[in-house]
Amino acid sequence: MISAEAQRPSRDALVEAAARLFREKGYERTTVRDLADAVGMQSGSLFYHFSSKGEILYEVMRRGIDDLTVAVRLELKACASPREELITMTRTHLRTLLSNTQASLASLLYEWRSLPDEQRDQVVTLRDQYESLCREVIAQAMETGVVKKGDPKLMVRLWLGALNWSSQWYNVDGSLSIDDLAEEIVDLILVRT
Amino acid sequence: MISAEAQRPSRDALVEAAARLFREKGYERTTVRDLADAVGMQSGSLFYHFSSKGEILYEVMRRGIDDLTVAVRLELKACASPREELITMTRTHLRTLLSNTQASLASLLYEWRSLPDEQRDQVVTLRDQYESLCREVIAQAMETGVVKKGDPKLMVRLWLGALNWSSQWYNVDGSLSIDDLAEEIVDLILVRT
DNA sequence: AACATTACCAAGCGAGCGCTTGGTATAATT
DNA sequence: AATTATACCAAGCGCTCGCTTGGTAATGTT
Repeated sequence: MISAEAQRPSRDALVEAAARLFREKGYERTTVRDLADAVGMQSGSLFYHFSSKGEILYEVMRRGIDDLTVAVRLELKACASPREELITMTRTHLRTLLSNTQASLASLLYEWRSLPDEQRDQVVTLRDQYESLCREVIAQAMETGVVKKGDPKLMVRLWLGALNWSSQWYNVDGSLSIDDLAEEIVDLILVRT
Repeated sequence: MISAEAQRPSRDALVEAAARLFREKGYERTTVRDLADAVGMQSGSLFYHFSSKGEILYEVMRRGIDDLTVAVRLELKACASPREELITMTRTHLRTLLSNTQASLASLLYEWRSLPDEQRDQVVTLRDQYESLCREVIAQAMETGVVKKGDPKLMVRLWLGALNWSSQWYNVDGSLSIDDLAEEIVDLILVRT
Protein backbone atom coordinates (compact mmCIF):
# COMPACT_ATOMS: atom_id res chain seq x y z
CA MET A 1 0.00 0.00 0.00
CA ILE A 2 2.88 2.33 0.83
CA SER A 3 4.83 3.33 -2.25
CA ALA A 4 8.57 3.30 -2.63
CA GLU A 5 8.65 7.08 -2.17
CA ALA A 6 9.38 8.91 1.08
CA GLN A 7 12.77 9.93 2.43
CA ARG A 8 11.71 13.44 1.54
CA PRO A 9 9.10 14.06 4.23
CA SER A 10 8.00 17.59 3.47
CA ARG A 11 7.86 16.94 -0.23
CA ASP A 12 5.68 13.95 0.49
CA ALA A 13 3.44 15.89 2.84
CA LEU A 14 3.06 18.52 0.16
CA VAL A 15 1.94 16.03 -2.46
CA GLU A 16 -0.58 14.57 -0.05
CA ALA A 17 -1.96 17.95 0.90
CA ALA A 18 -2.09 18.92 -2.74
CA ALA A 19 -4.09 15.82 -3.60
CA ARG A 20 -6.62 16.68 -0.92
CA LEU A 21 -6.89 20.33 -1.92
CA PHE A 22 -7.12 19.55 -5.61
CA ARG A 23 -9.97 17.19 -4.94
CA GLU A 24 -11.79 19.69 -2.76
CA LYS A 25 -11.34 22.88 -4.75
CA GLY A 26 -9.98 21.81 -8.09
CA TYR A 27 -6.48 22.42 -9.35
CA GLU A 28 -6.92 25.88 -10.82
CA ARG A 29 -8.74 27.23 -7.81
CA THR A 30 -6.04 26.00 -5.48
CA THR A 31 -3.28 28.58 -5.23
CA VAL A 32 0.33 27.95 -4.37
CA ARG A 33 -0.38 29.91 -1.19
CA ASP A 34 -3.11 27.43 -0.28
CA LEU A 35 -0.67 24.59 -0.79
CA ALA A 36 2.01 26.28 1.26
CA ASP A 37 -0.40 27.03 4.10
CA ALA A 38 -1.46 23.41 4.20
CA VAL A 39 2.07 22.30 5.05
CA GLY A 40 3.12 25.38 7.02
CA MET A 41 5.45 26.95 4.51
CA GLN A 42 5.88 30.15 2.59
CA SER A 43 4.54 29.94 -0.92
CA GLY A 44 7.94 30.54 -2.44
CA SER A 45 9.46 27.57 -0.63
CA LEU A 46 7.37 25.18 -2.69
CA PHE A 47 9.62 25.91 -5.61
CA TYR A 48 12.60 24.49 -3.84
CA HIS A 49 10.87 21.10 -4.11
CA PHE A 50 9.04 21.54 -7.40
CA SER A 51 9.85 23.60 -10.44
CA SER A 52 6.24 24.60 -11.04
CA LYS A 53 2.72 24.19 -9.78
CA GLY A 54 2.02 21.94 -12.75
CA GLU A 55 4.71 19.58 -11.63
CA ILE A 56 2.97 19.17 -8.30
CA LEU A 57 -0.15 18.14 -10.16
CA TYR A 58 1.90 15.74 -12.21
CA GLU A 59 3.36 14.17 -9.09
CA VAL A 60 -0.10 13.88 -7.53
CA MET A 61 -1.42 12.12 -10.61
CA ARG A 62 1.57 9.91 -11.14
CA ARG A 63 1.43 8.68 -7.58
CA GLY A 64 -2.29 8.25 -7.75
CA ILE A 65 -2.25 5.94 -10.70
CA ASP A 66 0.94 4.26 -9.63
CA ASP A 67 -0.39 3.37 -6.21
CA LEU A 68 -3.61 2.15 -7.74
CA THR A 69 -1.83 -0.08 -10.21
CA VAL A 70 0.44 -1.50 -7.55
CA ALA A 71 -2.45 -2.15 -5.19
CA VAL A 72 -4.56 -3.86 -7.83
CA ARG A 73 -1.70 -6.02 -9.08
CA LEU A 74 -0.95 -7.08 -5.55
CA GLU A 75 -4.52 -7.99 -4.71
CA LEU A 76 -4.98 -9.87 -7.98
CA LYS A 77 -2.21 -12.28 -7.04
CA ALA A 78 -4.32 -13.69 -4.24
CA CYS A 79 -7.27 -14.44 -6.50
CA ALA A 80 -8.27 -17.95 -7.47
CA SER A 81 -10.87 -17.34 -10.17
CA PRO A 82 -11.74 -14.74 -12.82
CA ARG A 83 -14.85 -13.93 -10.86
CA GLU A 84 -12.83 -13.28 -7.73
CA GLU A 85 -10.39 -11.18 -9.74
CA LEU A 86 -13.22 -9.04 -10.96
CA ILE A 87 -14.68 -8.34 -7.56
CA THR A 88 -11.26 -7.78 -6.03
CA MET A 89 -10.21 -5.37 -8.73
CA THR A 90 -13.43 -3.44 -8.40
CA ARG A 91 -13.13 -3.27 -4.63
CA THR A 92 -9.54 -2.11 -4.72
CA HIS A 93 -10.25 0.54 -7.31
CA LEU A 94 -13.16 1.89 -5.32
CA ARG A 95 -11.28 1.87 -2.04
CA THR A 96 -8.41 3.80 -3.55
CA LEU A 97 -10.68 6.25 -5.34
CA LEU A 98 -12.92 6.98 -2.39
CA SER A 99 -10.48 6.84 0.50
CA ASN A 100 -9.89 10.09 2.30
CA THR A 101 -6.24 9.45 2.86
CA GLN A 102 -5.47 8.95 -0.78
CA ALA A 103 -7.18 11.65 -2.75
CA SER A 104 -4.83 11.58 -5.72
CA LEU A 105 -7.03 9.65 -8.09
CA ALA A 106 -9.89 12.10 -8.20
CA SER A 107 -7.63 14.81 -9.63
CA LEU A 108 -6.52 12.35 -12.22
CA LEU A 109 -10.04 11.95 -13.47
CA TYR A 110 -10.90 15.55 -14.04
CA GLU A 111 -7.82 17.75 -14.01
CA TRP A 112 -5.72 16.28 -16.79
CA ARG A 113 -6.31 19.31 -18.99
CA SER A 114 -4.20 21.39 -16.61
CA LEU A 115 -1.11 19.24 -17.10
CA PRO A 116 1.69 20.43 -19.37
CA ASP A 117 1.61 18.48 -22.66
CA GLU A 118 4.67 16.36 -22.07
CA GLN A 119 3.64 15.26 -18.61
CA ARG A 120 0.10 14.65 -19.74
CA ASP A 121 1.41 12.16 -22.27
CA GLN A 122 3.21 10.30 -19.50
CA VAL A 123 0.13 10.19 -17.33
CA VAL A 124 -2.00 9.05 -20.23
CA THR A 125 0.45 6.22 -20.84
CA LEU A 126 0.21 5.09 -17.23
CA ARG A 127 -3.56 5.33 -17.37
CA ASP A 128 -3.66 3.26 -20.54
CA GLN A 129 -1.50 0.63 -18.90
CA TYR A 130 -3.88 0.46 -16.00
CA GLU A 131 -6.82 0.24 -18.34
CA SER A 132 -5.30 -2.70 -20.18
CA LEU A 133 -4.66 -4.45 -16.90
CA CYS A 134 -8.36 -4.15 -16.19
CA ARG A 135 -9.19 -5.18 -19.73
CA GLU A 136 -7.25 -8.39 -19.36
CA VAL A 137 -9.15 -9.31 -16.23
CA ILE A 138 -12.46 -8.59 -17.91
CA ALA A 139 -11.50 -10.41 -21.09
CA GLN A 140 -10.57 -13.43 -19.02
CA ALA A 141 -13.89 -13.27 -17.23
CA MET A 142 -15.63 -13.13 -20.58
CA GLU A 143 -13.78 -16.16 -21.91
CA THR A 144 -14.72 -18.23 -18.92
CA GLY A 145 -18.33 -17.19 -19.25
CA VAL A 146 -18.50 -15.23 -16.01
CA VAL A 147 -19.18 -11.99 -17.84
CA LYS A 148 -21.37 -11.72 -20.90
CA LYS A 149 -19.23 -11.92 -24.00
CA GLY A 150 -18.59 -8.74 -25.94
CA ASP A 151 -15.93 -6.14 -26.59
CA PRO A 152 -13.67 -6.01 -23.52
CA LYS A 153 -12.43 -2.56 -24.47
CA LEU A 154 -15.93 -1.16 -24.39
CA MET A 155 -16.86 -3.10 -21.29
CA VAL A 156 -13.90 -1.79 -19.34
CA ARG A 157 -14.93 1.74 -20.18
CA LEU A 158 -18.51 1.29 -19.08
CA TRP A 159 -17.30 -0.42 -15.93
CA LEU A 160 -14.78 2.35 -15.24
CA GLY A 161 -17.50 4.92 -15.81
CA ALA A 162 -19.76 3.40 -13.20
CA LEU A 163 -16.82 3.18 -10.81
CA ASN A 164 -15.35 6.61 -11.29
CA TRP A 165 -18.66 8.40 -11.25
CA SER A 166 -19.08 7.24 -7.68
CA SER A 167 -16.56 9.90 -6.66
CA GLN A 168 -19.29 12.41 -7.50
CA TRP A 169 -21.99 10.98 -5.31
CA TYR A 170 -20.59 8.44 -2.86
CA ASN A 171 -20.80 9.47 0.77
CA VAL A 172 -18.51 7.66 3.18
CA ASP A 173 -20.92 8.31 6.04
CA GLY A 174 -23.87 6.83 4.17
CA SER A 175 -25.37 3.41 4.61
CA LEU A 176 -23.77 1.82 1.56
CA SER A 177 -20.31 0.45 2.24
CA ILE A 178 -17.60 0.63 -0.38
CA ASP A 179 -17.37 -3.14 -0.57
CA ASP A 180 -21.12 -3.48 -1.05
CA LEU A 181 -20.97 -0.92 -3.80
CA ALA A 182 -18.24 -2.96 -5.45
CA GLU A 183 -20.46 -6.02 -5.39
CA GLU A 184 -23.37 -4.12 -6.91
CA ILE A 185 -21.23 -2.91 -9.77
CA VAL A 186 -19.78 -6.32 -10.48
CA ASP A 187 -23.27 -7.72 -10.34
CA LEU A 188 -24.20 -5.48 -13.23
CA ILE A 189 -21.84 -7.14 -15.63
CA LEU A 190 -21.94 -10.69 -14.35
CA VAL A 191 -23.92 -13.27 -16.24
CA ARG A 192 -27.06 -13.93 -14.22
CA THR A 193 -27.01 -17.41 -12.76
CA MET B 1 -34.59 20.50 -29.60
CA ILE B 2 -34.43 24.29 -29.85
CA SER B 3 -35.04 25.91 -26.51
CA ALA B 4 -37.40 28.75 -25.79
CA GLU B 5 -34.45 31.12 -25.54
CA ALA B 6 -33.14 33.34 -28.34
CA GLN B 7 -34.29 36.84 -29.21
CA ARG B 8 -30.92 37.93 -27.85
CA PRO B 9 -28.62 36.67 -30.59
CA SER B 10 -25.23 37.75 -29.34
CA ARG B 11 -25.99 36.64 -25.81
CA ASP B 12 -26.98 33.28 -27.21
CA ALA B 13 -23.89 33.02 -29.37
CA LEU B 14 -21.81 33.82 -26.33
CA VAL B 15 -23.34 31.05 -24.25
CA GLU B 16 -22.78 28.59 -27.06
CA ALA B 17 -19.18 29.62 -27.54
CA ALA B 18 -18.65 29.48 -23.80
CA ALA B 19 -19.98 25.95 -23.64
CA ARG B 20 -17.56 24.88 -26.33
CA LEU B 21 -14.58 26.62 -24.77
CA PHE B 22 -15.39 25.37 -21.27
CA ARG B 23 -15.50 21.84 -22.58
CA GLU B 24 -12.21 22.23 -24.43
CA LYS B 25 -10.13 24.12 -21.92
CA GLY B 26 -12.07 24.03 -18.70
CA TYR B 27 -13.80 26.95 -17.06
CA GLU B 28 -10.92 28.39 -15.07
CA ARG B 29 -8.50 28.24 -17.95
CA THR B 30 -10.91 30.04 -20.23
CA THR B 31 -10.48 33.79 -19.84
CA VAL B 32 -13.08 36.43 -20.51
CA ARG B 33 -10.82 37.52 -23.36
CA ASP B 34 -11.06 34.05 -24.88
CA LEU B 35 -14.83 34.25 -24.64
CA ALA B 36 -14.91 37.72 -26.17
CA ASP B 37 -12.62 36.70 -29.03
CA ALA B 38 -14.85 33.74 -29.83
CA VAL B 39 -17.77 36.03 -30.57
CA GLY B 40 -15.80 38.99 -31.91
CA MET B 41 -16.17 41.35 -28.99
CA GLN B 42 -14.03 43.25 -26.55
CA SER B 43 -13.73 41.50 -23.22
CA GLY B 44 -15.44 44.31 -21.37
CA SER B 45 -18.53 44.06 -23.55
CA LEU B 46 -19.37 40.67 -22.06
CA PHE B 47 -20.40 42.43 -18.90
CA TYR B 48 -23.16 44.23 -20.67
CA HIS B 49 -24.84 40.84 -21.08
CA PHE B 50 -23.67 39.12 -17.90
CA SER B 51 -22.78 40.47 -14.52
CA SER B 52 -19.87 38.08 -14.05
CA LYS B 53 -17.97 35.24 -15.63
CA GLY B 54 -19.59 32.88 -13.14
CA GLU B 55 -22.99 33.83 -14.42
CA ILE B 56 -21.97 32.75 -17.90
CA LEU B 57 -21.08 29.36 -16.49
CA TYR B 58 -24.41 29.25 -14.72
CA GLU B 59 -26.25 30.01 -17.93
CA VAL B 60 -24.28 27.34 -19.79
CA MET B 61 -25.15 24.76 -17.17
CA ARG B 62 -28.76 25.78 -16.77
CA ARG B 63 -29.34 25.52 -20.48
CA GLY B 64 -27.45 22.27 -20.70
CA ILE B 65 -29.57 20.48 -18.17
CA ASP B 66 -32.74 22.23 -19.25
CA ASP B 67 -32.34 21.22 -22.87
CA LEU B 68 -31.53 17.69 -21.83
CA THR B 69 -34.59 17.40 -19.62
CA VAL B 70 -36.86 18.83 -22.29
CA ALA B 71 -35.44 16.54 -24.95
CA VAL B 72 -35.76 13.41 -22.83
CA ARG B 73 -39.31 14.22 -21.70
CA LEU B 74 -40.31 14.81 -25.30
CA GLU B 75 -38.83 11.56 -26.57
CA LEU B 76 -40.32 9.58 -23.72
CA LYS B 77 -43.82 10.54 -24.80
CA ALA B 78 -43.47 8.51 -27.97
CA CYS B 79 -42.48 5.34 -26.13
CA ALA B 80 -44.75 2.34 -25.84
CA SER B 81 -42.93 0.17 -23.29
CA PRO B 82 -40.54 0.54 -20.33
CA ARG B 83 -37.90 -1.13 -22.38
CA GLU B 84 -38.32 1.37 -25.18
CA GLU B 85 -38.29 4.19 -22.66
CA LEU B 86 -34.97 2.98 -21.33
CA ILE B 87 -33.26 2.80 -24.68
CA THR B 88 -34.73 6.10 -25.80
CA MET B 89 -33.68 7.89 -22.66
CA THR B 90 -30.16 6.50 -22.93
CA ARG B 91 -29.90 7.47 -26.57
CA THR B 92 -31.13 10.99 -26.01
CA HIS B 93 -28.82 11.53 -23.07
CA LEU B 94 -25.82 10.33 -25.05
CA ARG B 95 -26.68 12.37 -28.12
CA THR B 96 -27.00 15.51 -26.07
CA LEU B 97 -23.84 14.85 -24.10
CA LEU B 98 -21.66 13.99 -27.06
CA SER B 99 -22.99 16.33 -29.72
CA ASN B 100 -20.59 18.98 -30.89
CA THR B 101 -23.25 21.62 -31.25
CA GLN B 102 -24.42 21.33 -27.69
CA ALA B 103 -21.40 21.22 -25.44
CA SER B 104 -23.14 22.55 -22.34
CA LEU B 105 -23.56 19.27 -20.52
CA ALA B 106 -19.91 18.42 -20.23
CA SER B 107 -19.23 21.56 -18.19
CA LEU B 108 -22.06 20.56 -15.97
CA LEU B 109 -20.37 17.33 -15.09
CA TYR B 110 -17.04 18.65 -14.02
CA GLU B 111 -17.15 22.39 -13.41
CA TRP B 112 -19.82 22.73 -10.75
CA ARG B 113 -17.25 23.66 -8.12
CA SER B 114 -16.65 26.93 -9.92
CA LEU B 115 -20.24 28.07 -9.57
CA PRO B 116 -21.16 30.62 -6.90
CA ASP B 117 -22.96 28.88 -4.02
CA GLU B 118 -26.44 30.19 -4.72
CA GLN B 119 -26.39 29.29 -8.38
CA ARG B 120 -24.86 25.95 -7.65
CA ASP B 121 -27.85 25.12 -5.49
CA GLN B 122 -30.17 25.92 -8.37
CA VAL B 123 -28.22 23.75 -10.77
CA VAL B 124 -28.09 20.92 -8.27
CA THR B 125 -31.87 21.13 -7.95
CA LEU B 126 -32.29 20.86 -11.71
CA ARG B 127 -29.86 17.98 -11.83
CA ASP B 128 -31.71 16.18 -9.08
CA GLN B 129 -34.97 16.62 -10.96
CA TYR B 130 -33.43 15.11 -14.04
CA GLU B 131 -32.04 12.25 -12.01
CA SER B 132 -35.44 11.46 -10.57
CA LEU B 133 -36.96 11.48 -14.02
CA CYS B 134 -34.43 8.83 -14.97
CA ARG B 135 -35.04 6.98 -11.73
CA GLU B 136 -38.75 6.72 -12.48
CA VAL B 137 -38.08 5.19 -15.86
CA ILE B 138 -35.68 2.70 -14.37
CA ALA B 139 -37.97 1.88 -11.46
CA GLN B 140 -40.76 1.19 -13.93
CA ALA B 141 -38.48 -1.05 -15.93
CA MET B 142 -37.62 -2.91 -12.74
CA GLU B 143 -41.24 -3.39 -11.80
CA THR B 144 -42.09 -4.87 -15.17
CA GLY B 145 -39.13 -7.19 -14.97
CA VAL B 146 -37.18 -5.67 -17.84
CA VAL B 147 -34.36 -4.63 -15.55
CA LYS B 148 -33.08 -6.71 -12.68
CA LYS B 149 -34.80 -5.63 -9.49
CA GLY B 150 -32.80 -3.60 -7.02
CA ASP B 151 -32.36 -0.07 -5.71
CA PRO B 152 -33.34 2.30 -8.54
CA LYS B 153 -31.42 5.15 -6.90
CA LEU B 154 -28.21 3.18 -7.05
CA MET B 155 -28.93 1.82 -10.49
CA VAL B 156 -29.49 5.28 -11.95
CA ARG B 157 -26.12 6.37 -10.63
CA LEU B 158 -24.25 3.43 -12.09
CA TRP B 159 -26.07 3.93 -15.36
CA LEU B 160 -25.32 7.67 -15.37
CA GLY B 161 -21.70 6.90 -14.61
CA ALA B 162 -21.32 4.66 -17.61
CA LEU B 163 -23.07 7.26 -19.74
CA ASN B 164 -21.25 10.35 -18.59
CA TRP B 165 -17.83 8.76 -18.60
CA SER B 166 -18.22 8.35 -22.34
CA SER B 167 -17.53 12.08 -22.68
CA GLN B 168 -13.97 11.23 -21.66
CA TRP B 169 -13.29 8.61 -24.30
CA TYR B 170 -15.96 8.65 -27.00
CA ASN B 171 -14.70 9.70 -30.41
CA VAL B 172 -17.32 10.88 -32.88
CA ASP B 173 -15.13 9.81 -35.79
CA GLY B 174 -14.69 6.29 -34.46
CA SER B 175 -16.47 3.17 -35.58
CA LEU B 176 -18.94 3.00 -32.71
CA SER B 177 -22.06 5.07 -33.31
CA ILE B 178 -23.75 6.90 -30.50
CA ASP B 179 -26.91 4.86 -30.92
CA ASP B 180 -24.99 1.59 -30.81
CA LEU B 181 -23.26 2.73 -27.66
CA ALA B 182 -26.66 3.43 -26.15
CA GLU B 183 -27.75 -0.10 -26.90
CA GLU B 184 -24.63 -1.56 -25.34
CA ILE B 185 -25.20 0.37 -22.15
CA VAL B 186 -28.85 -0.58 -21.90
CA ASP B 187 -27.87 -4.15 -22.57
CA LEU B 188 -25.77 -4.08 -19.43
CA ILE B 189 -28.72 -3.58 -17.14
CA LEU B 190 -31.37 -5.49 -19.01
CA VAL B 191 -32.39 -8.86 -17.74
CA ARG B 192 -30.91 -11.41 -20.13
CA THR B 193 -33.63 -13.12 -22.15
C1' DA C 1 37.83 24.64 11.79
C1' DA C 2 36.38 25.62 7.12
C1' DC C 3 33.40 24.75 3.65
C1' DA C 4 29.23 22.95 1.27
C1' DT C 5 24.61 21.51 1.08
C1' DT C 6 19.90 21.38 2.51
C1' DA C 7 15.63 23.45 3.47
C1' DC C 8 13.65 26.96 4.17
C1' DC C 9 11.97 32.61 4.88
C1' DA C 10 10.96 37.50 3.65
C1' DA C 11 10.03 40.37 0.17
C1' DG C 12 8.29 41.39 -3.95
C1' DC C 13 8.08 41.32 -9.37
C1' DG C 14 5.67 41.18 -13.61
C1' DA C 15 1.97 39.24 -16.05
C1' DG C 16 -2.62 38.26 -16.68
C1' DC C 17 -6.92 38.09 -14.54
C1' DG C 18 -12.03 39.66 -13.93
C1' DC C 19 -14.24 43.66 -14.21
C1' DT C 20 -15.27 49.04 -14.50
C1' DT C 21 -15.67 53.33 -16.62
C1' DG C 22 -16.70 56.81 -20.01
C1' DG C 23 -17.88 57.34 -24.37
C1' DT C 24 -20.43 56.48 -28.99
C1' DA C 25 -22.78 54.85 -33.19
C1' DT C 26 -27.10 52.88 -34.26
C1' DA C 27 -31.87 51.87 -33.65
C1' DA C 28 -36.25 52.53 -31.44
C1' DT C 29 -39.63 55.57 -29.35
C1' DT C 30 -42.29 59.81 -28.59
C1' DA D 1 -36.85 66.31 -34.62
C1' DA D 2 -35.60 65.27 -30.07
C1' DT D 3 -34.98 61.80 -26.78
C1' DT D 4 -33.99 57.42 -24.98
C1' DA D 5 -32.41 52.66 -25.03
C1' DT D 6 -29.44 49.23 -26.94
C1' DA D 7 -25.13 47.14 -27.82
C1' DC D 8 -21.06 47.76 -28.07
C1' DC D 9 -15.51 49.83 -27.96
C1' DA D 10 -11.17 51.69 -25.94
C1' DA D 11 -8.66 52.09 -22.11
C1' DG D 12 -7.18 50.69 -18.05
C1' DC D 13 -7.65 49.67 -12.77
C1' DG D 14 -6.59 46.91 -8.98
C1' DC D 15 -5.66 42.59 -7.50
C1' DT D 16 -4.10 37.96 -7.34
C1' DC D 17 -1.49 34.69 -9.47
C1' DG D 18 2.77 31.73 -10.20
C1' DC D 19 7.27 32.33 -9.51
C1' DT D 20 12.13 34.64 -8.45
C1' DT D 21 15.66 36.47 -5.71
C1' DG D 22 18.82 37.13 -1.92
C1' DG D 23 19.62 35.71 2.31
C1' DT D 24 20.26 32.43 6.45
C1' DA D 25 20.02 29.06 10.18
C1' DA D 26 20.94 24.12 10.62
C1' DT D 27 23.16 20.09 9.22
C1' DG D 28 26.62 17.33 7.03
C1' DT D 29 31.38 16.75 4.98
C1' DT D 30 36.39 17.12 4.64
